[in-house]
Amino acid sequence: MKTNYYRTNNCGELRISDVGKKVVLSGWLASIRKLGGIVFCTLRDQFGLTQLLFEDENMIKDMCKETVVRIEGEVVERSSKNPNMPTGDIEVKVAKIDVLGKCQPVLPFEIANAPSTKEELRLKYRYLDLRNPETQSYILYRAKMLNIVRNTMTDMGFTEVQTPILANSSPEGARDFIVPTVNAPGEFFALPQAPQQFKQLLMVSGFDKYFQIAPCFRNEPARADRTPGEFYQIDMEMSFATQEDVLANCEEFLMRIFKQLTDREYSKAPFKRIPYREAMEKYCSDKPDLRNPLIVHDLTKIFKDTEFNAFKGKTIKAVCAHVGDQSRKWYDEIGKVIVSYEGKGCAWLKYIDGQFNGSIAKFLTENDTKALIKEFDLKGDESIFIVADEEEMAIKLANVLRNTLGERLNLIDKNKIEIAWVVDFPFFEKNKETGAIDFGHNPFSMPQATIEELDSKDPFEIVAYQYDLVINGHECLSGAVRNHDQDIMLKVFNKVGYDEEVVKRKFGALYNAFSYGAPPHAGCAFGFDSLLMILLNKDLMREVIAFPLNNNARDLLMNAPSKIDEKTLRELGIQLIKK
RNA sequence: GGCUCGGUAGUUCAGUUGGUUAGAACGCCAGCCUGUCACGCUGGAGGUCGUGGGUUCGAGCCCCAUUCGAGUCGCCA
Repeated sequence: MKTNYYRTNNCGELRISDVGKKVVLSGWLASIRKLGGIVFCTLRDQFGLTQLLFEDENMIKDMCKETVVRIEGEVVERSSKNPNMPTGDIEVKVAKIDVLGKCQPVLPFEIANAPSTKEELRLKYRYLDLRNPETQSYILYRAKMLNIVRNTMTDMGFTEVQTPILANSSPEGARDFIVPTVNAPGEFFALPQAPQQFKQLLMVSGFDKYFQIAPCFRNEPARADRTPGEFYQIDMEMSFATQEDVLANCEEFLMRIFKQLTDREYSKAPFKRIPYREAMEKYCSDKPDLRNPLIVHDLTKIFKDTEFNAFKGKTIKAVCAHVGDQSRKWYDEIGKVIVSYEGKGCAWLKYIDGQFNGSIAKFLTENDTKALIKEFDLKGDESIFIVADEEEMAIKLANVLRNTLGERLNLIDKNKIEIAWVVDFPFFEKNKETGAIDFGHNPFSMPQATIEELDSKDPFEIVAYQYDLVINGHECLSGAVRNHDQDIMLKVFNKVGYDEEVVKRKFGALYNAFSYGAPPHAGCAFGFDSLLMILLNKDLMREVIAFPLNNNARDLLMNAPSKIDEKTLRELGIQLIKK
């Protein structure tokens, strides 16, 4: 640390070898312990805690906790050391103390208890919340990760390019944040949901490998694992690259950053690859938590001719698990979870001593019993949980069931980081209402089909060069080989009923650019905040963001969003509608 | 927009069937205390029970409305 007027050392670095030194420290008074005559304080800064010794109580007479002070003193060896503190062998005998920043005696909450304080209050006084070393450590870790990501990407030959924040509304996906401008009253910028079109244009420009730690904006509400408003992606794109190249680059990148960022156990590259269809079959999810060993079984065939009304004509999914001794109430609780996801309920069977007990045991025929034993390879002491519904709902409920059982039976090792690719997403999907062909996920990804096959094949069998990376059940990356071929692009848009005019109108710049020689290219984007959450083993994304918005997308500290005055509105040509 | 849970001292919470003066811990203030480290001990202050109505002899508790917060569904390729 560079010595200046305020300090010769920080609060985390003095050791027994420094005894005898005259030092100057500055920081916050974290605790004050008056023993009668002498006083012990701990002084805190970003780097740690150092104990101060005052031999005269009057020296800190009118100071309370969280006052910012500068002290001069001498490092001395403690007569009673504290092995729990890095600086616990020494203390600083204070000769002089100056107040640099006064503090009110009663804080909205105690700094030491910040993590257990109501979130509303923490966010309103986020600057106090962040004084807590634990809270602060997440932001420091974030800074470290930012740095490692930049260095690693650069080292791997990627060029960092900044793309516009004031951009154009994108016709697909989430709602945009709209930005008015005095330069064009009545017209609007939109904040980018992702730099998708810009990075593809960079490929057309001849940049070989691009990356950016890109701010992205989506005008959508929050979830525990999704902040409202803004978030960051590690966005990347490569020219002359196939899916294999992107996957290999991502694997190398992740291995390099994980090595530097965590000591926990994580999947090593190459990661398991799960085709989308297989993921939906085995886990009923395109982002399965692979720490959970449970597998979903389809029992629709087994119960094809059942007389049990709740199963008749339904898609039936089931999960089998060792439950151990649990009360009837425990089983009912699982049903309640299913109901909370708008399911009808959850049937259950317990197989013990060669026979089934449980909520639907009396409806089982002899054939059902045999088929179930075979399907699950039952040995005894297993429980089967069954949901039945229309196909889409049954799949959703089976996923809930798998997650709920995994959680409640403690089958998930929270310390592990399980990584897998989900690949081969369907290119088209059936529109729920009309049954017509619709784009599956991303209309700009390349179908795994030639232009001829696009006509000859069953469209719902065609998959895309599109891939997600799933870590512990979070979708942490999404990417694709892009469609850079105008003919194929027109063809796929034709399949869903759009002509060239629509393509030009919606994606004019990109479509036009592809007529001037576009290289084959592919890429992806990592969710930076999601990765960070996983590395820190946190469930709440707000924890890893310095100044997060709350659940309702409001900034409680700065009180944003807020009203603006008439004059500004007039300049922008905006008239507010009274609701 | 729907559903679930919640709002009681500065903070975290308890509060029985609706019944006397609404409690605890931490924090704060005062006093005592020369080796504490979440110091300890003694005493004290601190409350419009989110807000507005209602039921009742009587409401923190029951009912209605409203507001704020968290979670979740819809939504987010």
